[in-house]
Amino acid sequence: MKTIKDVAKLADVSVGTVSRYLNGYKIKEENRKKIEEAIESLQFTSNPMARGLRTNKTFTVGVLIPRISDIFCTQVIEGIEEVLNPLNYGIVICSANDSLQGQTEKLAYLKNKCVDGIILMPVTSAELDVTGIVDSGIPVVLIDRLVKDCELDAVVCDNVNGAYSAVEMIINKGHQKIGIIAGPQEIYTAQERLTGYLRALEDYNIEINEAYIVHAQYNKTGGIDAFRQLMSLPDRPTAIFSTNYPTTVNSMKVMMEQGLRMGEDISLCGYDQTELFQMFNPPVSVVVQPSREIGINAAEILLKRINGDYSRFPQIQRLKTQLIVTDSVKTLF
Amino acid sequence: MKTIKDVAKLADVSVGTVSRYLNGYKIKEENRKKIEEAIESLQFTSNPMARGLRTNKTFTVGVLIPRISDIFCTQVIEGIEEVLNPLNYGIVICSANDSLQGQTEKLAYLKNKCVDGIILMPVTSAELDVTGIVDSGIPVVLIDRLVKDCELDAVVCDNVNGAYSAVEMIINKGHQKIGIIAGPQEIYTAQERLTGYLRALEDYNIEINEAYIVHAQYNKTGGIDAFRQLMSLPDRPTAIFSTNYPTTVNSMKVMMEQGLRMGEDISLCGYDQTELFQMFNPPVSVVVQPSREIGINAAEILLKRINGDYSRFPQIQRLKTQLIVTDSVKTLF
DNA sequence: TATTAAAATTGAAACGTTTCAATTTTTGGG
DNA sequence: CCCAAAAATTGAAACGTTTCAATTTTAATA
Repeated sequence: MKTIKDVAKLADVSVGTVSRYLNGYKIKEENRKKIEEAIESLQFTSNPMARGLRTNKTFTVGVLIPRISDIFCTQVIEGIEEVLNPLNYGIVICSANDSLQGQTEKLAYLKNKCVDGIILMPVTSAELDVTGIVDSGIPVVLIDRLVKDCELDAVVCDNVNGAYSAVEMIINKGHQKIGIIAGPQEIYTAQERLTGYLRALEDYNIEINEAYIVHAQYNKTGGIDAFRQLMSLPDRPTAIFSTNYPTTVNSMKVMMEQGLRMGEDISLCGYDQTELFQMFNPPVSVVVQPSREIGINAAEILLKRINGDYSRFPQIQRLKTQLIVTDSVKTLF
Repeated sequence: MKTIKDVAKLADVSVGTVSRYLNGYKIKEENRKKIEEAIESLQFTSNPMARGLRTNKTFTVGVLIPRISDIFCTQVIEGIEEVLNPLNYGIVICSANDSLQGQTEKLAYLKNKCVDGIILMPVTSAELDVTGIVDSGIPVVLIDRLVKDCELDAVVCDNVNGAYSAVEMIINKGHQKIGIIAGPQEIYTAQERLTGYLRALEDYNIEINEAYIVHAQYNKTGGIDAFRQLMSLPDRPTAIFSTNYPTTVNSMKVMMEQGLRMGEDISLCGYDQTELFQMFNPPVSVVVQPSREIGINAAEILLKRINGDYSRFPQIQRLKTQLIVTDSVKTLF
């Protein structure tokens, strides 16, 4: 590997000048030319480790998500990439594997790796210790979920109104008995979506039936159990609002197994992942999150912090969701 | 940030000894204790850049895939993570954004970043220049696709037999007129799957009808157009084998639009992504690829190369696919 | 106890940059 | 053409490790 010294020698200038050139400072035209020629002929590329050692910058950001194969997460990552790659930042991906312990470990790992910043989608809203990281000057931006007692920049969706609009739509189609598959109580987005549900019912003067509110793990079995539970109610709901992707998909699975026709025997509105849900017959009504934008905005805030701009801290962005309305929710009049 | 010098001073030994300790060499029990105490009380963690500068190792591998939001890719990444993370390797993700140019750029980027190795899923099988990378000693392992005239370690699926088993199953259910949505001719996996199709027809003495073979881009519009084309044939096929995920999903979309019932009016067998396809009614027959295993095996080979073991180069692994048979392919007797 | 071999430690050089005080070159006004 | 000011360049120190030849300590043997 060629070094800056080789370039300096060949171009007949000092290493300092080469360094100045590389970092975009003004140098004499004549020298610029010589250096560029030397770099070209030596195929020189600067060594990021040596540079990092001096500058304490790795040009790397860590992205820590609950699970890599989650489509929502990868769409967010695409957004992050879109912003960071043109600036030559690398993205180190870490998965917490849906566990708080995993998250803690990976955070420590990223800190030790000297990333310039971290974008974090927390596994739980209940608990997060980033003091060690924040103290050492590494900025952290939260996505999708806020965490209790944690003052950090964040980009989340307006889950309350996302859920509200879905439930409102269901009500407007004539439903009164609306079940909700709500997520775990310690997850921020789940809380918000439940709030939206409750608020909509309240605004439309529909009495709240506790039996229609089922808390489920945001995963496969959670969805299956919750849907079954709602279906086995003596006075069962006519419509169900399922508040994330796995619970929605698995509700449909049960629906199919029980021979229930979506939009006929039972109405369903889901969350996330529009493209896929539109393949079904009828397509599934869903609340769509702007996942890519979340990534873009988070990356932009992070960059700002990395560059030392701590204005308006903590900056919390709430992005609007979009509602896709289909015949999966039956019109009752 | 504390350095090895601080530790040395506090533990009253030399920096060399601390370094030896950190790298797992034997040191006197007494010193070990003092060093461990010092590290603990100073909260010392070693600086990866300084280390990297000396050792020329970043403990980072690059993963370059066509597109991040592709589920197949992310499952592969999960496998890679499973192997690499326990060894403290970081994973830098790059997306080629489905373009050869993007791939070339990202390869250069990864080389410049001094990654210890690269796992690459090529965007095309036609062309790949990694000489610069290989020459500089960075091992590269290909996944999913081989590239013409490219001697590299690789982990791929046995696409020929994967496709063969699917077509064989379709034949065994009594179909004779079997269409295939084949991928672009320059993609390795597409070629192989077409080979499997042809071989199965041959083995069962079914004449090959060129009109039943449609080459399509492996994306949304490709799938839509191809399916339409097959459906508009005067003597249209009774079953269609769609050879990747997007073409399968979009064939279903057209099917739905045209009011065709899968497994009744037209039979379909797809590729990839079982979980989702099992949600439909009927579930979709598919060839399933062991995506996670691909990642695991690729990471293991890469590690071997990183550690200087170049035995059995180039090592090409072919993993077996699995066939899921459902009523989406009608039994004709 | 003396001697030697083996084991452990030491301290400085090296890795390839950036940075900065000191120096040289260039520029422009008189 | 000279001089001062401005601009550009220089060269060495510093970043925090690893590595290795030289040295010291320990263990083993007679």
